[in-house]
Amino acid sequence: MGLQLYNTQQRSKEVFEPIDPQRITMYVCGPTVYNRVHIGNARPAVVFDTLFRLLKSLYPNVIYARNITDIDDKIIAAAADSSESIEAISQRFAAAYFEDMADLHNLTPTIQPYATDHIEPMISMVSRLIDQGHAYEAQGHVLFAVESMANYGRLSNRSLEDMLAGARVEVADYKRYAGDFVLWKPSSDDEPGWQSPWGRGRPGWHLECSAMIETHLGETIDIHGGGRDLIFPHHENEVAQSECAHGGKTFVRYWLHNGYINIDGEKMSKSLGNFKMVRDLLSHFNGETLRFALLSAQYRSELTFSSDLLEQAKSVLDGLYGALRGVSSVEAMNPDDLAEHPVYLALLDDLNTPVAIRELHQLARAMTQATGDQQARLKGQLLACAELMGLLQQPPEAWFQSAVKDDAIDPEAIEALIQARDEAKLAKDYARADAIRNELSEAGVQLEDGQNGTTWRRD
RNA sequence: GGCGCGGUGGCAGAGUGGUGAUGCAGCGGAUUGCAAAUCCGUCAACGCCGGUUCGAUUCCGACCCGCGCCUCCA
Repeated sequence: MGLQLYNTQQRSKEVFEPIDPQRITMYVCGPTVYNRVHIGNARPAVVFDTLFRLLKSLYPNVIYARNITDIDDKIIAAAADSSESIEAISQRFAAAYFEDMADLHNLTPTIQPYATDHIEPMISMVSRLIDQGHAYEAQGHVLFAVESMANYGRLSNRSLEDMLAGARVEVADYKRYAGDFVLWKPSSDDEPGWQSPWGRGRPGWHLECSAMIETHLGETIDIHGGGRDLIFPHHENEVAQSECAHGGKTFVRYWLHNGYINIDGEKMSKSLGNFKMVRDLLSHFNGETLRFALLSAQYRSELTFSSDLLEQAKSVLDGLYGALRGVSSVEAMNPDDLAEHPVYLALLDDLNTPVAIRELHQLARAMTQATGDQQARLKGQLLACAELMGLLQQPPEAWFQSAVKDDAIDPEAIEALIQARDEAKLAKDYARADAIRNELSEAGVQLEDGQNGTTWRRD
């Protein structure tokens, strides 16, 4: 069975057929770097990282681009509110983003282009759009004329009339048509800007992605991903810019959009202020727990985020790592073919991660019950399958013993107390032994007496 | 107003025209100095009302409820 993906454009699942099997192209919208990202920003990163891993297992050459938007009015505003320059702010938060994404066990994308490195192609694209009658200049702005495009609104499934009927934003007087959007806008002297045929200015929001895709991936790409809230206007406008600049040539073959993360039944968003920063969550839960929580629902579903969800994610990973710890002396046998494996089949079906996780449980159980070569084989399968989702890749002891909090008791102290408890147990002084165990428990360390002595793990 | 998504056991979350995933939590047992971990077993769900059908959680229709987009947003 091949890969099937739900295409927002068609509103149905389709078999994935690449333009060129030797060169798969995927673009995912990255962050605007004016502050730390929240867990809602992390969802597409984790989801499309999983797709990247899956694609790499299917094709020899996968190019995954995820951009950094380092020019935007929000960054300008953030700089105005602080003593930092725009460049310093965007560099600092881009670095923070890379750090957060790495902590969530995401692979580094093949390309991470910056908007400000692509001003030339942006200006070129705007010029072409003007030349072809799809854009016009007005009061220092260049606007895209949505009426010049027959299919405008196709991706988001809405007509121009419908859009304007519900419009809640005032229409600028320089627009010929209320739905026209900005390609290029003028910069005042204290705002960042670049020289252009239309004066000193800066790009509109959507232009960068079109220009970076054109530069790095080509006029038509296989997959474009992002959060559902980008369908309109961002992706709709990207389609408009790119297809009109390329003579109507298809821009994206498969549009993929992940669902929202909810808090208390409402969408998590910056405007509602109900967001959880990845960095703050990482001070209570490790990155793999966050990743698992994000993958515990199918990517198109809404995901209700709560401490309960994270506690459950941690419990599940404790269980799976516990199974791996039980076979730590067994050398994993590399599987030669996973093509028909239930985990793989689940992922091929539009990234059905809940089913894939179910199958990880089945694998873990079978592995625990097996012996000899079969156990080694199943261990290899479990590790390889989990790797497709970026899970279970650390040694079990690292999972159980790594400290999330800075003030955690250190391993030497733990070992010393374990030894003291062993001595108490030998002397049959169980009151003393239990007191030590309680002391460690209060320090967030649980003891487990096994056949080969006592092991420990953190809460 | 237009367009769209969803309501599954205490919780998370798949899926299916018939034998009703999976996990977490709970309960019972094995094990343990006692625990923990592990193993075995177990309980429990498809918003409401109609229709189609031998049979509906699944298909169709109405209704109720929740959520989202309609130019800040992952």
